[in-house]
Amino acid sequence: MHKPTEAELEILQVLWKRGACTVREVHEQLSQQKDTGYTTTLKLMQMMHEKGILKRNESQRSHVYEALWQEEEVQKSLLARFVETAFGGSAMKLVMQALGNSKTTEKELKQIKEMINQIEQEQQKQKGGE
Amino acid sequence: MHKPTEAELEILQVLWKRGACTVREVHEQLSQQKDTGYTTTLKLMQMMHEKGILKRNESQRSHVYEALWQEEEVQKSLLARFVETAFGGSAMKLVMQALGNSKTTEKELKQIKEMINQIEQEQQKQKGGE
DNA sequence: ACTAAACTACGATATTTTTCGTATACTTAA
DNA sequence: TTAAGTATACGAAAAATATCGTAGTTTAGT
Repeated sequence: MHKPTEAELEILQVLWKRGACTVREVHEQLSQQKDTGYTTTLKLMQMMHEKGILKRNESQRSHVYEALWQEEEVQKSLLARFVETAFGGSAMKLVMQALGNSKTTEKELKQIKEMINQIEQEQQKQKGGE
Repeated sequence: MHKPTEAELEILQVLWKRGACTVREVHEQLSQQKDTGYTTTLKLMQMMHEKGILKRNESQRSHVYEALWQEEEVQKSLLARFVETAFGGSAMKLVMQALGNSKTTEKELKQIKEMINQIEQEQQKQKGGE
């Protein structure tokens, strides 16, 4: 899979959140966050379609676009790259920073702890099996 | 602070890791990871100097460069942006994915748990004080 | 039927980022 | 003192991204 550009990622975000959309709908969203022209969004989405990032339904006059690249997959791939380039490969450092800088709720912290416990259990099992 | 480009970030990584370096030294490192010419690295570092990302000592014929932008600060700012663009603002999601995808050692997991405990304590205190 | 509004297609331009060739100067060793 | 090696400076090209104007179509309202 290829890395989406920043502009492409913004569009993907909208489509992930709202599901299939027309260019108009996506543009409506984007123009709330940044100053951009309709045809710019259009062109971007057309290019993304060409590249196979989006599929489109042309049965209506206003074509309807949908993300072909799935949210979690893209995130996973971007994250791997990001850990590498920004954190010199240390996922640990990244996690610590993320926890430190963001206001995470108690519930969320609990969830994370639970996840860690699970991972630890997996690792124990692994150990036993060796 | 401005966002460093990918190429700039690669150079910063080297300087963060090894401290002050000549262009030659940085290039030596980079050329191990990717195919690139010496003058490319030189030009990048000159531009970074102009931009105020690096400082340089010209007392030697081979100028010695050092990062002015500090590792943690840059990471913090990149991370904030990344959470926004790639994870729709959810640091929690990012942390979970990072933990899930990376092989973190037991010790590291413990450290993370400790950090979470600390954060929880802070939150408790906060609560009491209100 | 006519006009205004809304779409797509597409070429062209602008901007940003990366890459590199060449000129020139300094250093060292033979 | 000359040649080879290693530096910097710098302009310019290449590549990657992003932006937009314009033309031509379709749709909907009057």
